[in-house]
Amino acid sequence: MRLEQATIKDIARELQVSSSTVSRALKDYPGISDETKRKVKEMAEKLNYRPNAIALSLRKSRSFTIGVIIPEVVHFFFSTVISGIEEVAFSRGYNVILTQTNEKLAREKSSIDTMLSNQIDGFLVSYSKETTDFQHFTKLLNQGYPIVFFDRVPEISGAIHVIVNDYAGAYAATKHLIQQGFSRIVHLAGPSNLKISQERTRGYKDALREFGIPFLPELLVECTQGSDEEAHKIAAQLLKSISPRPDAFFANNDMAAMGAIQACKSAGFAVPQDIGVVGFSNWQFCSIVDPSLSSVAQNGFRIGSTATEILLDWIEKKINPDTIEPSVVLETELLVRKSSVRT
Amino acid sequence: MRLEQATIKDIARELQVSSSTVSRALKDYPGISDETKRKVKEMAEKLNYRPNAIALSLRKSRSFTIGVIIPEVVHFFFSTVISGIEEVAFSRGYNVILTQTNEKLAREKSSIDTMLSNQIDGFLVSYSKETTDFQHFTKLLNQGYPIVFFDRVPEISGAIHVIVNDYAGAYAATKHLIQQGFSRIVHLAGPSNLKISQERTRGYKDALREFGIPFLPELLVECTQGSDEEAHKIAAQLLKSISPRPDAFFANNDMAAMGAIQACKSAGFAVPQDIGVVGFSNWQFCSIVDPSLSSVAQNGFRIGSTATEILLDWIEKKINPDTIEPSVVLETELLVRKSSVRT
DNA sequence: TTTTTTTATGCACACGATTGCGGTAACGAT
DNA sequence: ATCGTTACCGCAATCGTGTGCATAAAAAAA
Repeated sequence: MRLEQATIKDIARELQVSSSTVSRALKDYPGISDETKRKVKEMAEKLNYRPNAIALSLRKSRSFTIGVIIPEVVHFFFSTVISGIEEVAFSRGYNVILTQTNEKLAREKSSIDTMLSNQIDGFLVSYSKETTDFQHFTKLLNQGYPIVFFDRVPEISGAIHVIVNDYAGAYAATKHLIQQGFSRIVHLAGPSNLKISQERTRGYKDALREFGIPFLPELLVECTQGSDEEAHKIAAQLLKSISPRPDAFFANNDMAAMGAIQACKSAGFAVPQDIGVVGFSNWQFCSIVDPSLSSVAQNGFRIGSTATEILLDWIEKKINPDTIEPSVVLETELLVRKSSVRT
Repeated sequence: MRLEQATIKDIARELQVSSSTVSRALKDYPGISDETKRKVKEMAEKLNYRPNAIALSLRKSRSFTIGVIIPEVVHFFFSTVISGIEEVAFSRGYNVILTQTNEKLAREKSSIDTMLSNQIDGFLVSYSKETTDFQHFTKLLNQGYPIVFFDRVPEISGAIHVIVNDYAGAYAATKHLIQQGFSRIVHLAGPSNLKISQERTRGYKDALREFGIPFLPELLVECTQGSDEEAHKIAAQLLKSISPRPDAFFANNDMAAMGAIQACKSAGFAVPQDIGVVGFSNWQFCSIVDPSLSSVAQNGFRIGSTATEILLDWIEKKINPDTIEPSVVLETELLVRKSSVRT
């Protein structure tokens, strides 16, 4: 049987005072004698008193807990974001409750529901691929519920976003490939309904235009899954069907980039001598694969931490969501490694 | 301003009945007329009533929330475990609150404290590297608090463990290397205070003995960090200082294995022709690197899901921790890829 | 000594939901 | 007319904490 936790009442009974006195003594309220404060604190120590956060939440209608809703945990990028979230939340005294939607809208909604009934103070959300209607978010926002979106952000008013500069990252990557002498650059794009994919594609196109390289529609392929197998297949196909053959790949994510590299090797091409490759996200393995993979780094930890800072400031009313800049854009950084540098 | 959530009292007021009646009607208690039940439910729907989980927790001293304490989120293995945990918890109606200790004992303790004050129903723990004293866990266990340990498990009574068969995995990996003709096999071991590291080392030694290969202490090196840089350095050092040179590496984790491979390449050796390498964990990148990395797979998702099932059964008193087998051992699987197969 | 001020503490209620116990009305049976 | 039964429902306490208000005791001022 579980040992009962000591409560304020227990302390009060032991000391023959009222529970209000104990409550005030513990919080160093004025109007309580130093003598009583001392005794109360001693007894609290002795009974190993721990305030009941649940009772507090009920009283204050605040839970000091924030809800995180993401598509999936097993994903390098998201796990770094979580890490950043957890770090800031912990240091500011908040709990983090986590749900993954597995890209399902239904689960997204149901998670929100249970979190709401748990009196969550605010949400950090990266929505699922299935989500195209944002009513369940706008309703909450209109009620004044704090929600900060990151990475995948909806175009609705009242929301605050934390994103990375996908456009600039893609632009830099493409420009880099061009400057390395590659000109028939394939873009393995992400799902076109996500804004991040659109932005990356835009950066790719703009870089081409800037350097006077014609944009060829057949070199822009959408990888809906983003897996290495999918990219492998697509890249292999492109390499043999298009003539003259592509000489570089700029992938929407690192997994896809790795698939493309494999396809190149199987087809007998050397990376980076024959074909240059750049990925996106800068996953852990980028530096340890051979050839090491050039990639656009998006600092997941910083995305998580700044999103959380903003959310908590909002919750604690240190900022007013209506007056601050609704989008925080973090810079990306192109990390040039071997896969894209001609020797 | 946040719109107030409708409460039972609101429904009661609207319908001119008592809140007890509303409560009972919503839960289909006997002794409430069908007529009232209907009206109450309609009104609940209309007011968009959502039960206040916090109030419920306070009343029942149960929160339907479990706490997860892990060393770090940004780790392929742990993220898969989290995924398994979250999946089961969600399907059984529990919330998951997450903390990472960053391998710090102090943080482990403080996390436990805040979770306790949040009336957590039970814990899932993989403790930090700093943790050598388990008082903070035994105290809770003695109070009847449910804790299920996974991956890193302490040797204390009353605890339930979910682990993988590290010994068998390490044995299989070593045996495989031997059968491929490698005989001077280095083991890049993990921190020796963790049982998992000890088990893996034991499997390594036993396999050597089994096949009549003498165990050489200089081929057993502890990698405390487990990073690729560390392993790189150590492997490079070994390759030039030991004669005859090592011809294989069995690493405690995949990162270290990759570090070893890099060291081999830099030193002018080919993997797997000159030197064979096997890792542990089967991280995502194993199949996409070149050469693809042989590794011992430990199914993180299953570890997470079974640990959670057990914990919830314990919480709901479907099982008695004193009578069931205290250790659940999941099997590992050696995935042979190119890095260890001589051609 | 009386009045005022200060100091220290307790009472009672609130937060939202649950539940044991008791009450009331209606109805039938005696 | 009285009693018993049944069907419905409300009162009030409870979980642990915080807080406005009242109050008692002590100290200070008059």
